[in-house]
Amino acid sequence: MLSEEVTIHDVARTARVSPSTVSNVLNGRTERMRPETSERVRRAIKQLGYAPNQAARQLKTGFVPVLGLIVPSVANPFWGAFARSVEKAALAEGYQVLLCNGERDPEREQQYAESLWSRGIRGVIFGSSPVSFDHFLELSERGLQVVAFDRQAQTTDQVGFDSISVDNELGVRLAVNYLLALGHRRIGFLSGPIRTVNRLKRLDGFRSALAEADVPFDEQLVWEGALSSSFGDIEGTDIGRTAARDLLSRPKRPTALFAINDMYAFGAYAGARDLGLRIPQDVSIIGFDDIVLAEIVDPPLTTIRQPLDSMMQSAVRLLIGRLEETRTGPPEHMTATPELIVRGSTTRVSAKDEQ
Amino acid sequence: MLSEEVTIHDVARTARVSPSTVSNVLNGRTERMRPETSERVRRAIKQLGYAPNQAARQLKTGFVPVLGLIVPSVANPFWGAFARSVEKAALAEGYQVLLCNGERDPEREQQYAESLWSRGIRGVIFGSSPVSFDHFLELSERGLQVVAFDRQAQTTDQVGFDSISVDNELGVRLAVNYLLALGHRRIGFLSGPIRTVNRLKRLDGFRSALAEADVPFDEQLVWEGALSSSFGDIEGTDIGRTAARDLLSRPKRPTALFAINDMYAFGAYAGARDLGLRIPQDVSIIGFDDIVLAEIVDPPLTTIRQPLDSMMQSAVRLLIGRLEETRTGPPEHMTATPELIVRGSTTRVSAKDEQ
DNA sequence: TTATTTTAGTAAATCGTTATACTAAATAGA
DNA sequence: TCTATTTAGTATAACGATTTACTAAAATAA
Repeated sequence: MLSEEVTIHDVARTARVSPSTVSNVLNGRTERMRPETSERVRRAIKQLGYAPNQAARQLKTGFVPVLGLIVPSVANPFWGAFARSVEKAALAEGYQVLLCNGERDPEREQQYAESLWSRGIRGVIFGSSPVSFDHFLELSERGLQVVAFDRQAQTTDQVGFDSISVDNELGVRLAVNYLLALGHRRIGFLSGPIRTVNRLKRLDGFRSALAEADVPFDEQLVWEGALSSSFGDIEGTDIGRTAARDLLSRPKRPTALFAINDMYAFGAYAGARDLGLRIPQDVSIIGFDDIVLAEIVDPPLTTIRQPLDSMMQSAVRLLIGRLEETRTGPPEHMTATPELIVRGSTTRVSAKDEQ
Repeated sequence: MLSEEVTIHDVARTARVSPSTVSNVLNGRTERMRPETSERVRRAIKQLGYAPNQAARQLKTGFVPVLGLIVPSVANPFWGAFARSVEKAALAEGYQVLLCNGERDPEREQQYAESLWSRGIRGVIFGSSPVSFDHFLELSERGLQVVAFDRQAQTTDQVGFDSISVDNELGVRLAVNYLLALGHRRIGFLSGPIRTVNRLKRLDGFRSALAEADVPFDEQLVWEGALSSSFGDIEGTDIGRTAARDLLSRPKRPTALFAINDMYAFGAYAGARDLGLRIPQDVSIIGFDDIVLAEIVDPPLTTIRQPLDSMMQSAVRLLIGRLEETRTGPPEHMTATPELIVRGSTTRVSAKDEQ
């Protein structure tokens, strides 16, 4: 069954040239030979079904056209779509993607990063936004390039890396302004633990949008989630459900909820329903991300869209620029513009709820 | 920035031994040396932060602990969860996973397979179930091992491969029997084009369950989807929506819909709502797969669960068995048992609808 | 005609690891 | 004491590609 592997020598023999010539054809140096020679080589390649051994090539050149991708888990629809965007962008640049589900576990992430490194992979897109990047310090010093998603570098970071995120503050302001325009005054902020820069920014946006409209900020309405924080595959929906149940059973319940991502928003749907509340008549809910399912759920979710495809295109190009050293200099942060997508989960505050 | 790579020679020099000895330590042949020697080597490895160059190792041994995974797109939540299961199982066996989003495009799939092959990857889990596997014929003859999901080998196949699937017929019978027990008699079968074995089996299950209950089978109620079949990332929801709208606007509309997967079922939710129908009061909907979101949507989806984690564990073990040649012999087909998960999207047929 | 340049290639070293076959030193056996 | 065996390693040749430096033959120039 296992026929022997076809090597460059076999091709050379068939085409009656030296392996060097085959290699030259393979690498586009055909100006060094007569057209008929390169044609002969190409025919031999096709005839034998030859494909270069990438390990050998990599060993010699030190280069692998593969990027690492570390996300919490592709079982989460957001990260699935994210991974797809990254792969699409990488492929367009001639790179493949090695997927790692880091589960937000720094140790796992580090093991993955080391494994990537020893595979010769020198660039990784980092999906989640951990508090610290210190577990990448050593590899980073060795030359690992990372582009972080939704985590701007901070002054306390020991590791320098590029990053990209949507304008989080703006995104939340878009959401809150819209809710305010619908007459909502008591708006819940539904989040997991706010320990990351992006979440902090979102909370900032929340506060400033309220402040500008002279609506008092009620700290009680900021739900920061369980500190236990076991992030599973369904990351979000549980938290969202619990949070919504909690916030919406307060004596003076909020008339609208801003959920920090769509999965939380779906959870909030379930939480609201648990209490017999209708969406959007009894409570408006707005999400963040605009995952595919936002359009499908009932009611379709009003949310803030992150333009993932274009963001990942930028991220991948930035990363490849670093790898190929066409881009140098200090870490950069790129910002994309979020967009409000109005669907059916939000409506004017009802008369009786109006204060 | 780019410090030179640490090689086995650096470790050898630091530990004052030969590279062979370092290699021996690396590969567990420590019985060939004094404990203090291996200890010295281990210290040097740690001190220098050495990790073996996998390309070199692979070139020498011909072995890579990586499996290929080809799915339509991880942006689809089902395939995201699927990929996660595969990765979990592979990791447990010491393998990593290289992810390929084939988009159900045979050409893309083939390119991916060739790329995997030239990376030295000799085993792939194949997620979707195309009509033909012939585009893998050449690689298969060379020794590529594939385990197909949800696609039993057929007599017309030129390529032999192992496969695993849930008992599709049983799954649908579970669903239909449950609907029958709730009094439904006009049940829609909502599917994309039925060109694959698994879908055929599901239709068989549908028919036989009806037959056993002496309920006439109405071909009009089998919706086979658009033949255009452009499978996008959201694969399913559109089709489900269109299908449900179509089936439910018939003069004598079905009182229940069986959707061939959960994404279609979600689409059907939307389609039913488009017509102002309530789920489950006006129409019961039942899905297949039990993806995470099935629990979250409103109403929570009654569905047939595929035990993905355990199935992928079997698939991965089977594949590795082939690769390591501990398992030989003709292609095998493994079958897992589906389970009915009752949630809120199904209810007794209403009095007025009862025939 | 002879010298020079161009054309069309090729030989050989190398990338970092592994594994086979070897060996020097230490120990055991007679 | 001398040989046989064990211990504790090591030298070296691959693995399959790439690439630099080389060369023979042909074409051009003087």
